[in-house]
Amino acid sequence: MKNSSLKILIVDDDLDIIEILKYNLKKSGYSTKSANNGIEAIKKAKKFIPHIILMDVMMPEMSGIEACSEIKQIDELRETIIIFLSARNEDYTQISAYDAGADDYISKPVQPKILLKKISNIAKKINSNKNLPNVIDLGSILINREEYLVFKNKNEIILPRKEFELLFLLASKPGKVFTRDQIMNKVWGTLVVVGDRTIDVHIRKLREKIGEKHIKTIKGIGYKFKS
Amino acid sequence: MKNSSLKILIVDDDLDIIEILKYNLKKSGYSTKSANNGIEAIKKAKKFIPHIILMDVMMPEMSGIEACSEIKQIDELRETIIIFLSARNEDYTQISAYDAGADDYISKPVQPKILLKKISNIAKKINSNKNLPNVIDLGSILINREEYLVFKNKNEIILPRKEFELLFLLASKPGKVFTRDQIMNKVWGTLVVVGDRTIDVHIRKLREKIGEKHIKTIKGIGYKFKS
DNA sequence: TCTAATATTAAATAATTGTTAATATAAGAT
DNA sequence: ATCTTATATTAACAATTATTTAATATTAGA
Repeated sequence: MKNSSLKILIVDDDLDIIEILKYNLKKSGYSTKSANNGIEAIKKAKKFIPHIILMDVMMPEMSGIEACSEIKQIDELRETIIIFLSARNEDYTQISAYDAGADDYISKPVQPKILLKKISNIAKKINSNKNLPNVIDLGSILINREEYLVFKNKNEIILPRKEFELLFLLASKPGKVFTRDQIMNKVWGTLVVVGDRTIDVHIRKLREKIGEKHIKTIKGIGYKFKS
Repeated sequence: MKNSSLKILIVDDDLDIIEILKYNLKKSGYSTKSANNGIEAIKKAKKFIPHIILMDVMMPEMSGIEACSEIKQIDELRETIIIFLSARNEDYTQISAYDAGADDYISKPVQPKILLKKISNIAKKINSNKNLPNVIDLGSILINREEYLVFKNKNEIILPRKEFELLFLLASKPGKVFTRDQIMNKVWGTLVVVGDRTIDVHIRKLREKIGEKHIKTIKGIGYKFKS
């Protein structure tokens, strides 16, 4: 999901504030719509189905808090993040906002940088919900960290822990040369001290199992993986 | 989940603040632990596996922001909500907190009512996330959490609690390897301390009852379920 | 060609898991 | 509450598997 597909509804009766927010959000690539009071907010939210609503509290017709309550009842909008932006800073107002289902409450004046950072974090979370599985797919070799499995041309190979970690490290950046020190630190950690030949032996076992050609020795430096 | 099982780690170098927060949180029924700096925070978080961490920014030894970065790298703590409580209010501090993975940033002085409201909202969300299905159907194995029953090819098997929980966990993601730590945390919880062979024995009993082939050992890592 | 680095193998050591039986604990029935 | 039975945990040891070492061979590059 690109930024531009993150939809944000801005709700405020002060048109200047809408303009400022819109400017900043568009500059960051978000797609925006706006409304001027609670009733309009509900109507537009139903159509727009925004990911985030930035809303003032005090507005004519219907307050932001009432609108928030209603919006959170609507099935398609239950997941929508509602952030209040308000000059009213008394704790009871904030609490009733949270009671109405608000996700955050920011006091005006809003610091745009912080608002944008919060929004980008929300964007990240929304995107990461499409969580990528922990797999490395290099054509003939497929490594699945979650299931701790390696497939070589569809054949399942079971590797002992160290061998697996070593392969996973090398295969995480095919072509990149990993020095012996790097391998030592990543696979064995900085605490254990083991001899120099240990890496070699594990490389040998790996080569036996996944094929000689995949791991290349760079003499004097280290090893690299070639798919 | 009762409030009392929502675990909160408080991190601050000011012991008075820890006391005040602890008092308020305990009164609301949460279970708390505390740490006085970032390093301690990481150590305690690993053991306690809190749902929420309330953390100061400026602390000796290691700042809250550094600690936050590290904590968010740890598998079991990735989902933990980290809320900063800080007197430092400059935008760049807030932004680096959010960059480090913070979920919220509250300026001191903290208004306890608002903090408690935020926490209760998080608690609500965590509880509602437990919408895992109550029935897992893997063909030959069918697990019904509601009735606490397991069927193996239509034959009813009655499992004791721990065995059931263990099977339910493994079967909730067939193929995924669960580490011993994960199993410990999910089935036994973070509070009890039981011996090293306890998991093995339960695995043995499960294998006896549902068949050897369904649970596979990944030596050095953990176990996984295969339907 | 010479040398240092890496490869190879087997054997030793270490680490992890499996198993059984004994004991403790908890839950349910009386 | 007490007793009874089912469940959970521990402990001791066995079995398995992984890792490292050590001895020696081979190789690549100066």
